[in-house]
Amino acid sequence: MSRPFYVTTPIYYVNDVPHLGTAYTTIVADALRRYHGLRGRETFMLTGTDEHGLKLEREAVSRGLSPKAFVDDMSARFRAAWPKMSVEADHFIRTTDPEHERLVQEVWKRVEQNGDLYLGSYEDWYCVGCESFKTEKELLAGNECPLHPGRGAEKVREETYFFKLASYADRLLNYYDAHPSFIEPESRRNEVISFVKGGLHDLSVSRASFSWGIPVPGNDKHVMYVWFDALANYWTALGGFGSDAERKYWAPNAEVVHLVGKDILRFHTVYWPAFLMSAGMPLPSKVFAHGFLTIDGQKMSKSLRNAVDPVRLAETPELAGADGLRYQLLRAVAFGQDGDFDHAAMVERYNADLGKNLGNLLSRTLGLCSKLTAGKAPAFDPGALPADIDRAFLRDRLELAGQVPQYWESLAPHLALEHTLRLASRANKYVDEAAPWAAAKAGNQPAIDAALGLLLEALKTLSELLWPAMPTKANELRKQLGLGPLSATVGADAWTMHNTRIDPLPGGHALAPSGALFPTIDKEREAELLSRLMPASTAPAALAPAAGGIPGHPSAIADSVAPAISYDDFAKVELKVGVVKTAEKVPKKDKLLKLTVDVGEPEPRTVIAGLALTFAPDALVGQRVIVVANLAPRDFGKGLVSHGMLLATGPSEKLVLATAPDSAEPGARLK
RNA sequence: GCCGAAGUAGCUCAGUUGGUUAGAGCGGGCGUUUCAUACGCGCUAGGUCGGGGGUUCGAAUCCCUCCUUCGGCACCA
Repeated sequence: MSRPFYVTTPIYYVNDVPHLGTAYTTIVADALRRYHGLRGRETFMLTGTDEHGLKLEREAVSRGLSPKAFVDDMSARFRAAWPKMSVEADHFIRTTDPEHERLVQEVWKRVEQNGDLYLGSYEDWYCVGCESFKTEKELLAGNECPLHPGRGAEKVREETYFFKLASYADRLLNYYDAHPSFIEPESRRNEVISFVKGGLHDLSVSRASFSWGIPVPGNDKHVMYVWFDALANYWTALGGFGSDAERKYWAPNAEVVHLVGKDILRFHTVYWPAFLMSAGMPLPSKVFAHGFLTIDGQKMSKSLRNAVDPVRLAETPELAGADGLRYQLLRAVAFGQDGDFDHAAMVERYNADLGKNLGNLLSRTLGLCSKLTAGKAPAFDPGALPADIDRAFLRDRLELAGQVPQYWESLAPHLALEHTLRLASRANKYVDEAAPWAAAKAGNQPAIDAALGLLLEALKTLSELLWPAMPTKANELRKQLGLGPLSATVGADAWTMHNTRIDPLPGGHALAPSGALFPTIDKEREAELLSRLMPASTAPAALAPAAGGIPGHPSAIADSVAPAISYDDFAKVELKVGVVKTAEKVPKKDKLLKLTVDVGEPEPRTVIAGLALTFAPDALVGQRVIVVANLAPRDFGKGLVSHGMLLATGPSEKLVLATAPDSAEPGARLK
């Protein structure tokens, strides 16, 4: 009996909406589910939404909603989006599901019983955007998180439960070593190994300062750190200890594959396995990190993300709707690497692969049948083909179809589809070689029957090979062949014989041609389509501030509210106007500049600032800047000591410096 | 700066036990067929295999070095 196959997507954080990136992961997961299902395996696909955390609590409050009402609305958008892309998950989990909350607590208790939790206190910076603590070294000047510029990280001191992650370093490394395919691609595996070898710290896994989360068992003041809650979804979704699904899919003989973006690899390959080890539960078989997509060559900024709506693409019938989107994503991007979603290339690929190659093969084959075999499948004997070209085609057909499974098995859908389309291409060549129309003039009926019989069989095979990627179109193809739709049947492998022998349509089988499967798109319609689908002018629009995001989704930045401080607290900070006198790059430090700044004192001060990614040293000389003058000196080693800090905002490579007007004298105090 | 990956035809890439004229798909160009969605088929790309040096009878493929790109880590008072 084959191994049960369980595939997951990340659960998506509901502060965002479904976009091309999340659609990509989810579509790949669905295609894998379909492939393995078609091979007769028991399959289970999971997706869902991540709905806890301080950020969501605040987002809800700022909109006058309860957290639950807010996440209900946002989660529904995800749930509604996937079926439009022909994604049929077996379960859609929400971290606010009562069952999930209950089962996470069970996992927590196991970890606790294993002695891996202890109560401590934590004082550090917390970035609401990341839902994680930051060391001071991770923050930009102004205590800004590099990933969420514009909103200060918050100083947090609170009681917290720690998970003894540090003690798991060796066990994790041993596990990676013993399971080389646990983390893929290999370069990601190396990254994780070097990260763990660098040493692990115990992990804060609870919060006591807000309440939108799962209560810690036995201590209601705490809610679980969002990652403990979120990662556990992969297991809780199956129904808990001893449930049928859990015994089938979270078992040593099951194949469990987590698809993740490379940005959350660490959580899935370090924290999650450590939690599971602690709880005495089996680990997943594989964590596969895919890359990020660019859109028409541009990084997927939030505004660009919102401009390219996967649901709209899936509802574009000219490009085969959901199937067209799926094909483009699965075929164009080497899974595991970064890829580009190029609208023009999508149309080109649609025309070339689907229209001219595959679709046309169907048209010409059915056309020949209606003319030469009365619209029915001919009877012929595959074991006694009349000509060399027929036997050569049969041999290639067996070989090509036989190559496809290995690529699906190894998580390489782009290669699986490449080889699938190669069969269509080979069949087109065979039509020309066999030239049934010429055989008809010569009155050679056996040649006609063999050729058309082989071609119909190839099309039938293609429908099966394509179904994981394009279920709707594959079934339409089958309908034209007079065949019923495919569906996965446990225990019945639809592909078993593809590489050894063929199973032709029976002689006399009625065909049902019904027009072009993939109508090609001519130049004018292509231009119209692209202007409709592509985000309005990438360049100028991108310069416009992305403030506000899409309607109804106020940007997180605008809603960030730090706790109030007293005037006395503020007065402790001495802000002064300074003039940059000199600036030079600090050798071997990418971000650091060594500045001397006149703050009205006899000697200019030395300030080390992380500005080098944005500013050339010369560009800063003469600038009137705002200096935090009474910050404790900081030693960078090698004689570099910083006596102050410059105020700035933005990500490291796009900083905006806080400056003062020329009328402000160096040394003037700001208040 | 440290660690890792990569730099091959216009584009996306394949190509490591070193060995004949360096490959595929797409796009482009030329030719051709007519069953077909003006679609197919055939031919065609003359690319310093990032630069330089070395080992070898012989290197895209091994060694050294440099450059560039992309990740991860460090650096941001």
